[in-house]
Amino acid sequence: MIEQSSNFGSVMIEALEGDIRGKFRRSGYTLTSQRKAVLDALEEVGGHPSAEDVYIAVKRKNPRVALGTVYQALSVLEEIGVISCKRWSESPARYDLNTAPHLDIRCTGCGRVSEVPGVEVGNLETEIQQNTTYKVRSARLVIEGLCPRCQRV
Amino acid sequence: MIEQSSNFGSVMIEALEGDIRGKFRRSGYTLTSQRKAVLDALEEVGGHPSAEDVYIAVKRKNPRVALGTVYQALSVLEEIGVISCKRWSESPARYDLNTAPHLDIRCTGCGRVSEVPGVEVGNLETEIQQNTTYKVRSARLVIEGLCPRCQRV
DNA sequence: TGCTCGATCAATAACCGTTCCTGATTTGCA
DNA sequence: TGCAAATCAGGAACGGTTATTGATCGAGCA
Repeated sequence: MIEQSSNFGSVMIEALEGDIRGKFRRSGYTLTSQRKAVLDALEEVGGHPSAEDVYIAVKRKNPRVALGTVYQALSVLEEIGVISCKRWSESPARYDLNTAPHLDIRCTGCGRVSEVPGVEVGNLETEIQQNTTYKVRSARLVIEGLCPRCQRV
Repeated sequence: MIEQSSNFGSVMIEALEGDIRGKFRRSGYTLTSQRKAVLDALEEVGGHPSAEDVYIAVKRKNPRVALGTVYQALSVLEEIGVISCKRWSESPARYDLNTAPHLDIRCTGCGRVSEVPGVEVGNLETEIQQNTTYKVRSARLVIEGLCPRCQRV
Protein backbone atom coordinates (compact mmCIF):
# COMPACT_ATOMS: atom_id res chain seq x y z
CA MET A 1 0.00 0.00 0.00
CA ILE A 2 1.61 3.20 -1.18
CA GLU A 3 0.40 5.57 1.50
CA GLN A 4 2.66 8.52 0.85
CA SER A 5 2.34 11.90 2.38
CA SER A 6 -0.35 13.75 0.48
CA ASN A 7 1.67 16.96 0.66
CA PHE A 8 4.47 17.15 -1.88
CA GLY A 9 5.62 13.60 -1.55
CA SER A 10 7.89 13.54 -4.58
CA VAL A 11 11.31 14.91 -5.32
CA MET A 12 10.03 16.76 -8.37
CA ILE A 13 7.26 18.47 -6.51
CA GLU A 14 9.61 19.28 -3.63
CA ALA A 15 11.92 21.03 -6.08
CA LEU A 16 9.01 23.02 -7.44
CA GLU A 17 7.55 23.68 -4.05
CA GLY A 18 9.17 27.06 -3.49
CA ASP A 19 8.13 28.29 -6.91
CA ILE A 20 4.57 27.09 -6.42
CA ARG A 21 4.31 28.67 -2.98
CA GLY A 22 5.57 31.91 -4.50
CA LYS A 23 2.94 31.87 -7.21
CA PHE A 24 0.23 31.25 -4.63
CA ARG A 25 1.48 34.04 -2.41
CA ARG A 26 1.58 36.51 -5.29
CA SER A 27 -1.87 35.50 -6.54
CA GLY A 28 -3.64 35.81 -3.22
CA TYR A 29 -4.99 32.26 -3.43
CA THR A 30 -4.15 29.87 -0.64
CA LEU A 31 -2.31 26.62 -1.15
CA THR A 32 -4.85 24.32 0.48
CA SER A 33 -4.47 20.61 1.03
CA GLN A 34 -6.94 19.90 -1.79
CA ARG A 35 -4.91 21.96 -4.24
CA LYS A 36 -1.77 20.22 -3.04
CA ALA A 37 -3.52 16.89 -3.57
CA VAL A 38 -4.40 17.88 -7.15
CA LEU A 39 -0.77 18.83 -7.86
CA ASP A 40 0.36 15.60 -6.27
CA ALA A 41 -2.04 13.62 -8.44
CA LEU A 42 -0.85 15.39 -11.59
CA GLU A 43 2.69 14.39 -10.77
CA GLU A 44 1.76 10.88 -9.72
CA VAL A 45 -0.35 10.11 -12.79
CA GLY A 46 2.24 11.72 -15.05
CA GLY A 47 1.85 12.57 -18.70
CA HIS A 48 -1.19 14.63 -19.57
CA PRO A 49 -4.13 13.46 -17.49
CA SER A 50 -7.69 14.64 -17.97
CA ALA A 51 -9.66 16.22 -15.13
CA GLU A 52 -11.33 12.85 -14.65
CA ASP A 53 -7.94 11.11 -14.31
CA VAL A 54 -6.86 13.66 -11.73
CA TYR A 55 -10.15 13.26 -9.90
CA ILE A 56 -9.70 9.49 -9.66
CA ALA A 57 -6.14 9.85 -8.36
CA VAL A 58 -7.14 12.45 -5.78
CA LYS A 59 -10.15 10.40 -4.70
CA ARG A 60 -7.94 7.41 -4.01
CA LYS A 61 -6.35 9.30 -1.13
CA ASN A 62 -9.27 11.47 -0.17
CA PRO A 63 -12.60 9.89 -1.14
CA ARG A 64 -14.58 12.92 -0.02
CA VAL A 65 -13.29 15.17 -2.81
CA ALA A 66 -15.85 16.05 -5.49
CA LEU A 67 -15.22 16.35 -9.21
CA GLY A 68 -16.28 19.99 -9.07
CA THR A 69 -13.59 20.69 -6.50
CA VAL A 70 -10.96 19.19 -8.79
CA TYR A 71 -12.14 21.41 -11.64
CA GLN A 72 -12.02 24.43 -9.36
CA ALA A 73 -8.52 23.56 -8.17
CA LEU A 74 -7.31 22.96 -11.72
CA SER A 75 -8.67 26.28 -12.91
CA VAL A 76 -6.96 28.11 -10.03
CA LEU A 77 -3.68 26.29 -10.73
CA GLU A 78 -3.94 27.17 -14.40
CA GLU A 79 -4.80 30.79 -13.65
CA ILE A 80 -1.70 31.33 -11.53
CA GLY A 81 0.53 29.52 -14.03
CA VAL A 82 1.40 26.40 -12.05
CA ILE A 83 -0.05 24.06 -14.67
CA SER A 84 -1.12 24.34 -18.30
CA CYS A 85 -4.37 23.15 -19.82
CA LYS A 86 -4.80 21.97 -23.39
CA ARG A 87 -8.00 21.29 -25.20
CA TRP A 88 -8.32 18.96 -28.15
CA SER A 89 -11.12 18.32 -30.56
CA GLU A 90 -13.67 15.79 -29.39
CA SER A 91 -11.94 14.91 -26.15
CA PRO A 92 -11.69 16.30 -22.62
CA ALA A 93 -9.07 18.91 -21.76
CA ARG A 94 -5.72 17.65 -20.51
CA TYR A 95 -3.54 19.16 -17.83
CA ASP A 96 0.20 19.37 -17.65
CA LEU A 97 2.77 20.41 -15.03
CA ASN A 98 4.97 21.60 -17.89
CA THR A 99 4.06 25.24 -18.50
CA ALA A 100 7.00 25.97 -20.83
CA PRO A 101 6.19 26.16 -24.56
CA HIS A 102 6.44 22.72 -26.10
CA LEU A 103 4.73 20.51 -28.66
CA ASP A 104 2.18 17.84 -27.79
CA ILE A 105 0.64 15.22 -30.01
CA ARG A 106 -2.60 13.42 -29.25
CA CYS A 107 -3.42 9.91 -30.39
CA THR A 108 -6.82 9.83 -32.09
CA GLY A 109 -6.99 6.14 -31.24
CA CYS A 110 -6.45 5.96 -27.49
CA GLY A 111 -6.53 9.65 -26.60
CA ARG A 112 -3.11 9.65 -24.94
CA VAL A 113 -1.07 12.85 -25.23
CA SER A 114 2.71 12.92 -25.41
CA GLU A 115 5.41 15.40 -26.26
CA VAL A 116 7.11 15.79 -29.62
CA PRO A 117 10.85 16.23 -29.08
CA GLY A 118 13.21 18.13 -31.34
CA VAL A 119 10.74 20.59 -32.81
CA GLU A 120 11.45 24.22 -32.10
CA VAL A 121 8.32 26.06 -31.10
CA GLY A 122 10.18 29.37 -31.05
CA ASN A 123 8.39 32.66 -30.92
CA LEU A 124 5.33 31.54 -32.82
CA GLU A 125 3.17 34.16 -31.17
CA THR A 126 5.28 37.16 -32.17
CA GLU A 127 5.69 35.76 -35.69
CA ILE A 128 1.95 35.51 -36.14
CA GLN A 129 1.34 38.82 -34.41
CA GLN A 130 3.11 40.51 -37.33
CA ASN A 131 0.56 39.21 -39.83
CA THR A 132 -2.65 40.20 -38.12
CA THR A 133 -4.36 43.14 -36.47
CA TYR A 134 -5.49 40.85 -33.68
CA LYS A 135 -3.77 41.06 -30.31
CA VAL A 136 -2.47 37.49 -30.23
CA ARG A 137 -3.02 35.84 -26.87
CA SER A 138 -1.90 32.32 -27.69
CA ALA A 139 -0.66 30.34 -30.65
CA ARG A 140 -0.09 26.65 -30.48
CA LEU A 141 0.17 23.68 -32.75
CA VAL A 142 -2.52 21.04 -32.46
CA ILE A 143 -1.17 17.76 -33.72
CA GLU A 144 -3.18 14.58 -33.89
CA GLY A 145 -2.29 11.16 -35.18
CA LEU A 146 -2.00 7.50 -34.31
CA CYS A 147 0.50 6.41 -31.68
CA PRO A 148 2.73 3.42 -32.49
CA ARG A 149 0.56 1.09 -30.43
CA CYS A 150 -2.69 2.12 -32.12
CA GLN A 151 -1.09 1.81 -35.57
CA ARG A 152 -0.67 -1.90 -34.98
CA VAL A 153 -4.35 -2.50 -34.25
CA MET B 1 -37.59 40.12 -49.05
CA ILE B 2 -34.66 38.16 -50.39
CA GLU B 3 -36.39 34.96 -51.42
CA GLN B 4 -33.65 33.35 -53.48
CA SER B 5 -33.67 29.87 -54.83
CA SER B 6 -32.72 27.53 -52.02
CA ASN B 7 -30.63 25.41 -54.37
CA PHE B 8 -27.25 26.86 -55.23
CA GLY B 9 -28.39 30.44 -55.57
CA SER B 10 -24.96 32.02 -55.57
CA VAL B 11 -22.22 32.34 -58.15
CA MET B 12 -19.65 30.81 -55.81
CA ILE B 13 -21.72 27.74 -55.07
CA GLU B 14 -22.59 27.39 -58.74
CA ALA B 15 -18.90 27.29 -59.56
CA LEU B 16 -18.34 24.64 -56.92
CA GLU B 17 -21.43 22.71 -57.82
CA GLY B 18 -19.76 20.24 -60.18
CA ASP B 19 -17.05 19.47 -57.65
CA ILE B 20 -19.59 19.00 -54.89
CA ARG B 21 -21.78 16.75 -56.98
CA GLY B 22 -18.70 14.70 -57.84
CA LYS B 23 -17.81 14.27 -54.18
CA PHE B 24 -21.34 13.19 -53.39
CA ARG B 25 -21.41 10.73 -56.25
CA ARG B 26 -18.12 9.18 -55.21
CA SER B 27 -19.15 8.96 -51.56
CA GLY B 28 -22.47 7.26 -52.16
CA TYR B 29 -24.36 9.94 -50.20
CA THR B 30 -27.12 11.81 -51.98
CA LEU B 31 -27.14 15.56 -52.39
CA THR B 32 -30.52 16.24 -50.84
CA SER B 33 -32.26 19.58 -50.66
CA GLN B 34 -31.47 19.83 -46.93
CA ARG B 35 -27.77 19.32 -47.57
CA LYS B 36 -27.92 21.88 -50.35
CA ALA B 37 -29.65 24.24 -47.94
CA VAL B 38 -26.84 23.78 -45.41
CA LEU B 39 -24.22 24.53 -48.06
CA ASP B 40 -26.23 27.52 -49.18
CA ALA B 41 -26.43 28.77 -45.59
CA LEU B 42 -22.67 28.35 -45.12
CA GLU B 43 -22.06 30.49 -48.18
CA GLU B 44 -24.75 33.03 -47.28
CA VAL B 45 -23.60 33.53 -43.69
CA GLY B 46 -19.97 33.61 -44.80
CA GLY B 47 -16.91 33.49 -42.58
CA HIS B 48 -16.81 30.63 -40.11
CA PRO B 49 -20.29 30.03 -38.72
CA SER B 50 -21.08 27.67 -35.89
CA ALA B 51 -23.62 24.86 -36.30
CA GLU B 52 -26.12 27.11 -34.53
CA ASP B 53 -25.52 29.93 -37.05
CA VAL B 54 -26.05 27.53 -39.93
CA TYR B 55 -29.18 26.19 -38.27
CA ILE B 56 -30.66 29.69 -37.96
CA ALA B 57 -29.89 30.49 -41.60
CA VAL B 58 -31.37 27.22 -42.83
CA LYS B 59 -34.43 27.63 -40.63
CA ARG B 60 -35.15 31.03 -42.14
CA LYS B 61 -35.95 29.35 -45.43
CA ASN B 62 -37.21 26.04 -44.13
CA PRO B 63 -38.60 26.35 -40.58
CA ARG B 64 -39.19 22.62 -40.27
CA VAL B 65 -35.50 21.72 -40.20
CA ALA B 66 -34.21 20.48 -36.82
CA LEU B 67 -30.82 21.26 -35.29
CA GLY B 68 -29.96 17.57 -35.34
CA THR B 69 -30.51 17.46 -39.09
CA VAL B 70 -28.07 20.34 -39.54
CA TYR B 71 -25.47 18.49 -37.46
CA GLN B 72 -26.04 15.35 -39.53
CA ALA B 73 -25.70 17.28 -42.78
CA LEU B 74 -22.56 19.07 -41.57
CA SER B 75 -20.92 15.81 -40.53
CA VAL B 76 -21.68 14.25 -43.93
CA LEU B 77 -20.32 17.33 -45.73
CA GLU B 78 -17.19 17.22 -43.61
CA GLU B 79 -16.75 13.50 -44.16
CA ILE B 80 -16.75 13.82 -47.93
CA GLY B 81 -14.47 16.84 -47.87
CA VAL B 82 -16.86 19.55 -49.00
CA ILE B 83 -16.40 21.60 -45.85
CA SER B 84 -13.91 21.72 -42.99
CA CYS B 85 -14.68 21.80 -39.29
CA LYS B 86 -12.54 23.46 -36.65
CA ARG B 87 -12.87 23.17 -32.92
CA TRP B 88 -11.62 25.78 -30.48
CA SER B 89 -11.28 25.76 -26.74
CA GLU B 90 -14.40 26.73 -24.86
CA SER B 91 -16.51 27.52 -27.90
CA PRO B 92 -18.60 25.61 -30.42
CA ALA B 93 -17.03 24.13 -33.55
CA ARG B 94 -16.97 26.32 -36.64
CA TYR B 95 -17.47 25.27 -40.22
CA ASP B 96 -15.79 26.55 -43.34
CA LEU B 97 -16.25 26.09 -47.09
CA ASN B 98 -12.48 26.53 -47.43
CA THR B 99 -10.96 23.05 -47.17
CA ALA B 100 -7.46 24.08 -48.29
CA PRO B 101 -4.82 24.43 -45.52
CA HIS B 102 -4.86 27.94 -44.13
CA LEU B 103 -4.52 29.78 -40.85
CA ASP B 104 -7.46 30.92 -38.74
CA ILE B 105 -7.50 33.14 -35.69
CA ARG B 106 -10.32 33.24 -33.17
CA CYS B 107 -11.24 36.29 -31.09
CA THR B 108 -11.49 35.38 -27.42
CA GLY B 109 -13.75 38.40 -26.98
CA CYS B 110 -16.53 37.96 -29.53
CA GLY B 111 -15.76 34.44 -30.76
CA ARG B 112 -15.49 35.44 -34.44
CA VAL B 113 -13.03 33.48 -36.55
CA SER B 114 -11.10 34.99 -39.45
CA GLU B 115 -8.18 34.06 -41.61
CA VAL B 116 -4.58 35.16 -41.12
CA PRO B 117 -3.10 36.16 -44.47
CA GLY B 118 0.54 35.93 -45.45
CA VAL B 119 1.57 33.09 -43.18
CA GLU B 120 2.82 30.00 -44.95
CA VAL B 121 1.32 26.86 -43.48
CA GLY B 122 3.48 24.74 -45.77
CA ASN B 123 4.04 21.08 -45.15
CA LEU B 124 3.64 21.27 -41.39
CA GLU B 125 2.43 17.69 -41.22
CA THR B 126 5.41 16.11 -42.96
CA GLU B 127 7.79 18.29 -40.96
CA ILE B 128 6.32 17.08 -37.70
CA GLN B 129 6.03 13.52 -38.95
CA GLN B 130 9.83 13.38 -39.05
CA ASN B 131 10.11 14.02 -35.30
CA THR B 132 7.68 11.48 -33.99
CA THR B 133 6.78 7.81 -34.21
CA TYR B 134 3.14 8.78 -34.44
CA LYS B 135 1.35 8.56 -37.77
CA VAL B 136 0.43 12.23 -38.06
CA ARG B 137 -3.15 12.72 -39.20
CA SER B 138 -3.43 16.49 -38.84
CA ALA B 139 -1.34 19.42 -37.67
CA ARG B 140 -2.76 22.88 -37.38
CA LEU B 141 -2.08 26.11 -35.62
CA VAL B 142 -4.63 27.27 -33.09
CA ILE B 143 -4.37 30.99 -32.68
CA GLU B 144 -6.46 33.02 -30.29
CA GLY B 145 -6.44 36.69 -29.53
CA LEU B 146 -8.47 39.88 -29.44
CA CYS B 147 -9.82 41.29 -32.69
CA PRO B 148 -9.38 45.02 -33.33
CA ARG B 149 -12.95 45.75 -32.30
CA CYS B 150 -12.69 43.90 -29.00
CA GLN B 151 -9.36 45.56 -28.22
CA ARG B 152 -11.15 48.91 -28.04
CA VAL B 153 -13.66 47.77 -25.42
C1' DT C 1 -49.49 4.08 -61.60
C1' DG C 2 -48.48 1.66 -57.63
C1' DC C 3 -45.04 -1.00 -54.88
C1' DT C 4 -40.83 -1.86 -52.36
C1' DC C 5 -36.89 -0.95 -49.89
C1' DG C 6 -33.12 1.71 -48.46
C1' DA C 7 -31.74 6.42 -47.50
C1' DT C 8 -32.81 10.41 -45.19
C1' DC C 9 -35.52 13.11 -42.33
C1' DA C 10 -37.63 15.65 -37.85
C1' DA C 11 -38.05 15.40 -33.24
C1' DT C 12 -36.40 14.54 -29.05
C1' DA C 13 -33.93 12.13 -25.46
C1' DA C 14 -29.51 11.29 -23.87
C1' DC C 15 -24.70 12.12 -23.40
C1' DC C 16 -20.39 14.21 -21.79
C1' DG C 17 -17.38 17.51 -20.05
C1' DT C 18 -17.71 21.42 -17.53
C1' DT C 19 -19.56 25.26 -14.74
C1' DC C 20 -22.62 27.20 -11.40
C1' DC C 21 -25.03 27.33 -7.11
C1' DT C 22 -25.83 26.44 -2.26
C1' DG C 23 -25.04 25.90 2.30
C1' DA C 24 -21.29 23.93 5.21
C1' DT C 25 -16.59 24.00 6.63
C1' DT C 26 -12.07 25.64 7.06
C1' DT C 27 -8.65 29.15 7.12
C1' DG C 28 -6.05 33.40 7.99
C1' DC C 29 -5.73 36.98 10.88
C1' DA C 30 -6.83 40.17 14.73
C1' DT D 1 -10.61 32.58 20.70
C1' DG D 2 -13.70 34.71 17.41
C1' DC D 3 -14.94 36.58 13.06
C1' DA D 4 -14.93 37.40 8.15
C1' DA D 5 -13.45 35.65 3.96
C1' DA D 6 -12.02 31.89 1.30
C1' DT D 7 -12.75 27.42 0.06
C1' DC D 8 -15.11 23.23 0.06
C1' DA D 9 -18.60 19.10 -1.17
C1' DG D 10 -22.44 17.89 -3.41
C1' DG D 11 -25.37 18.14 -6.85
C1' DA D 12 -28.12 20.59 -10.28
C1' DA D 13 -27.73 22.80 -14.55
C1' DC D 14 -25.64 24.03 -18.80
C1' DG D 15 -24.15 23.97 -23.82
C1' DG D 16 -22.75 21.55 -27.62
C1' DT D 17 -23.21 17.38 -29.77
C1' DT D 18 -24.68 12.61 -30.78
C1' DA D 19 -27.89 8.68 -30.76
C1' DT D 20 -32.37 6.88 -31.26
C1' DT D 21 -36.86 6.50 -33.11
C1' DG D 22 -40.47 6.11 -36.16
C1' DA D 23 -42.06 8.75 -40.25
C1' DT D 24 -41.27 10.22 -44.90
C1' DC D 25 -39.12 10.46 -49.30
C1' DG D 26 -37.69 8.90 -53.70
C1' DA D 27 -35.23 5.92 -57.11
C1' DG D 28 -35.91 1.77 -59.53
C1' DC D 29 -38.93 -1.58 -61.10
C1' DA D 30 -43.24 -4.16 -62.54
